Amino acid sequence: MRQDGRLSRMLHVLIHMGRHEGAMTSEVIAQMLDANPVVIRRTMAGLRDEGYVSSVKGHGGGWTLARPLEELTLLDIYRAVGEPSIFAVGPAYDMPGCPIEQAVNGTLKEVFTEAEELLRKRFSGVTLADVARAFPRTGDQGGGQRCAP
Amino acid sequence: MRQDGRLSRMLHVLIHMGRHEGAMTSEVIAQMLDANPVVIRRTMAGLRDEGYVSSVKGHGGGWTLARPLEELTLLDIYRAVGEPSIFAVGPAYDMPGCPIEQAVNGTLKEVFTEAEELLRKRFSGVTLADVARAFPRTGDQGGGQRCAP
DNA sequence: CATCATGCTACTTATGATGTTGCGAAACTG
DNA sequence: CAGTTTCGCAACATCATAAGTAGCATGATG
Repeated sequence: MRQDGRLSRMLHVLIHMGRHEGAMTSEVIAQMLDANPVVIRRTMAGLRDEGYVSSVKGHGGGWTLARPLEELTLLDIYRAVGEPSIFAVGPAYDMPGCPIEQAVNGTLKEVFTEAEELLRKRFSGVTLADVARAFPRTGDQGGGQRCAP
Repeated sequence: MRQDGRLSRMLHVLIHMGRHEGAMTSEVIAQMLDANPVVIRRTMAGLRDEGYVSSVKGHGGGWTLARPLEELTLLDIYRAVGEPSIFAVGPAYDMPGCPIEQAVNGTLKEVFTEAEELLRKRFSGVTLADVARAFPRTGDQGGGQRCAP
């Protein structure tokens, strides 16, 4: 199944913003992610609604962090990008009548709920500043194809 | 994001087969699940390849369990239906060059790996017989819309 | 041989993330 | 004020995948 890349993208962007003076335009961000400016705006809109970033129109405008990376957790961002269902497998429909199906879905739900709670706990314990510190120790300043910090 | 219902469906079917005398045809199974016979065959083929069920062509043929429910775990079935990626979120692409992206993906991967290990452990500890015993205590024999056991 | 059922291939449909285009609104520049 | 920049938004197009559909071949039963 195809995966939702919005969480990963937004984390990436936000950390770049944390090390960036001034606003970043959707255009610049899109080039960094090899993505589309409109898609960036679309996703960033969710973060703005939650108060994590702010946007400014017009010349010199763009996106800026509304709070430091230390005060943003993975859980915050996960929720802001729409809190997509974490799991790619699950019941196809919701418990019509068959008791066997109810038992199956109940069992699956138990297991997935436990895993989701674990994920949320981990997500809530990691700030973007933590991630930013977790750089691989390659020494270089990020001279990759794109994305020069 | 749309979820993969194959695991849930197959668990449902297998437990029915465990309480059923003789073979079940794809047609009957499809009616039970309100699904399509061809889709059933498609998914059951994976289970057959793993030796969990067997199929017989022709008159009186159909699908039968190749081993008792006690010897089938959720993990077995999960793998047999193609072992789809459990998670609906994840990195959209694989670590091109930017160290920040690598840090993000590395962190996410850690968390997801831990959750996946938990899921696999739980899956491996539950047999289909366990699920079959977990019937809701409604007392009725399953007189739902479809799926009379 | 007729019927039933799986096996398989190719095609269509449905859904959701993503990409694209166009136009409007706001803010800065000269 | 005119022009440029940049977000905001809506209406599409694209793409991948699960699911549905149709047709024909194969094998088993009677």
